[in-house]
Amino acid sequence: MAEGNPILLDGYDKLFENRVRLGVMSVLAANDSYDFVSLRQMLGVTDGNLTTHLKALETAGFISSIKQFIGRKPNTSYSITEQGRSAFAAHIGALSKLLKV
Amino acid sequence: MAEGNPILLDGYDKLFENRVRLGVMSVLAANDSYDFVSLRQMLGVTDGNLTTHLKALETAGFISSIKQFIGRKPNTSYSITEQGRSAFAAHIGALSKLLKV
DNA sequence: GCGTTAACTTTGTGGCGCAAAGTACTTTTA
DNA sequence: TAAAAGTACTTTGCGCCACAAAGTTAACGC
Repeated sequence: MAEGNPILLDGYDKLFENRVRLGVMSVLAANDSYDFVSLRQMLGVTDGNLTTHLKALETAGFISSIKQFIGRKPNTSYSITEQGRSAFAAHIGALSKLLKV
Repeated sequence: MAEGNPILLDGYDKLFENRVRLGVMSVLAANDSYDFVSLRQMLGVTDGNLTTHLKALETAGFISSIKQFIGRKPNTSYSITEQGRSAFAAHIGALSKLLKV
């Protein structure tokens, strides 16, 4: 019932407000690169869903992609950018602050 | 690039995938009860937005509300339910697991 | 009594998450 | 060697939902 001050969430980014995006960022923060198929199986999502989220993260400048062929197969691999790394860290910071209120 | 096993997120609940709802649950987990106006100022959201999220959480059985008058003013106060407490704890568990991959 | 503030709730809409369908290519099968 | 099936994605369409503007009810100021 007591009144409290507004919770300020400086680094919180709505773009990360999703299980798939959190998973992608988490995986890419811990690995130099990760490809589409591995991400898909890691996160247990459909192709279309994953593409959409990857595109959103890439458009925001948080990840980058490289398309190439491995043998005869197309292969797209993703990496976190510096901007992505710091934005994600800030988001997690804001999150844990929020959850500790 | 290495393949990994699917991340299983047992307690993850999409209902909590939102800053306002996380904030509400966090505040209610730490306080016996909290009223509408205090929540609104704590979270810095509009009335309509807060109402919608509170209703969603209440419909799910995660929080409960009591409407009364304090003096001449209406006052709605919210509390976390047992179900809400354990669901929220499970969600946070899944979250931190996801972020630690 | 009349506007203003307070405490909510209802309503309308834009945006977005999702999977089904589509594309382009390769591999298998018969 | 043609067709069928698989692989690696992308595009599309739809249904839901977060959001704030507007609405409601009642008290308070003047």
